[in-house]
Amino acid sequence: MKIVKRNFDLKQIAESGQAFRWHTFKEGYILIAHHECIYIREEDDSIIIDSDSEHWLNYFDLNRDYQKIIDHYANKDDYLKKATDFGSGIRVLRQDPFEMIITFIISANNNIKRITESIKQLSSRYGSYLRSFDGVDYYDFPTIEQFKKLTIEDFRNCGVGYRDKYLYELVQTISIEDVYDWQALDDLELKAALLRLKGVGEKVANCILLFGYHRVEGFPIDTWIKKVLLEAYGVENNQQAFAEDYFKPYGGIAQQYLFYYGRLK
DNA sequence: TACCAGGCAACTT
DNA sequence: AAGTTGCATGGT
Repeated sequence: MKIVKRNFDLKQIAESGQAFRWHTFKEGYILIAHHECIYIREEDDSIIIDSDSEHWLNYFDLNRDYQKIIDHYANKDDYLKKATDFGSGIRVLRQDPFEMIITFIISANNNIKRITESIKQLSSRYGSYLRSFDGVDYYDFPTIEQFKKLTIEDFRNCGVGYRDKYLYELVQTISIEDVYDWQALDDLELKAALLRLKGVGEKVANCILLFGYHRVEGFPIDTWIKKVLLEAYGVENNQQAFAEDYFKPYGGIAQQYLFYYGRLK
């Protein structure tokens, strides 16, 4: 499958901190999503995906006009202008809600490298084998049924630290139907449901809302974004309230530009 | 050696 | 309701 590039840059997406299952490979990336493992690369002005599954179009959020969003923010202030220019190829991926819940519980007070390693461990030990590239095996993210067989120690041995008990309790107490049924809830109800989970607070809930349910109104504030709000906007107190108002109506997407620019510029 | 990383739960005031 | 503290672990 071949897709013409429009606000679509693999490197930017890979480094924007939303996908933890992308691996650099040859001139492109191997990535795992929707129970499929594929090789993807750029060629001239196109993206080449070695799969014909239509769900990749949805995964990359190709129906959304990102240039329109960039234009909206680029006109707002100078910092946003630079950030949207720097990350103009970012897209907010439509990832699996269950995977995002697990992933962002692990992310709390953690760093991206170790989050990635933990998820790799969980998948290779407990997920289903998908395929191999150059002799390296790749595994699916475990299903909730596969997770239910783990002990707290099993989680701990994948490097998730003290979050082991949150993950154990999560997979023992929810059903996958819950996770998908929540898609029918409005933003506030969905956020409330997420906040009831142990290990999920304001920031993690906003990440799950954005990356797992594609609710773009929320604005996740982490340590990087805190610095951006302070240094670029002079806002130190009530950052959440400021950001949710100032960066609407696509706060989550604006946040991705700010995160990517603030972290890598 | 302290401090930090896509913060949170539990506890205190 | 608001503020404080401990937390697994690897990197710097």
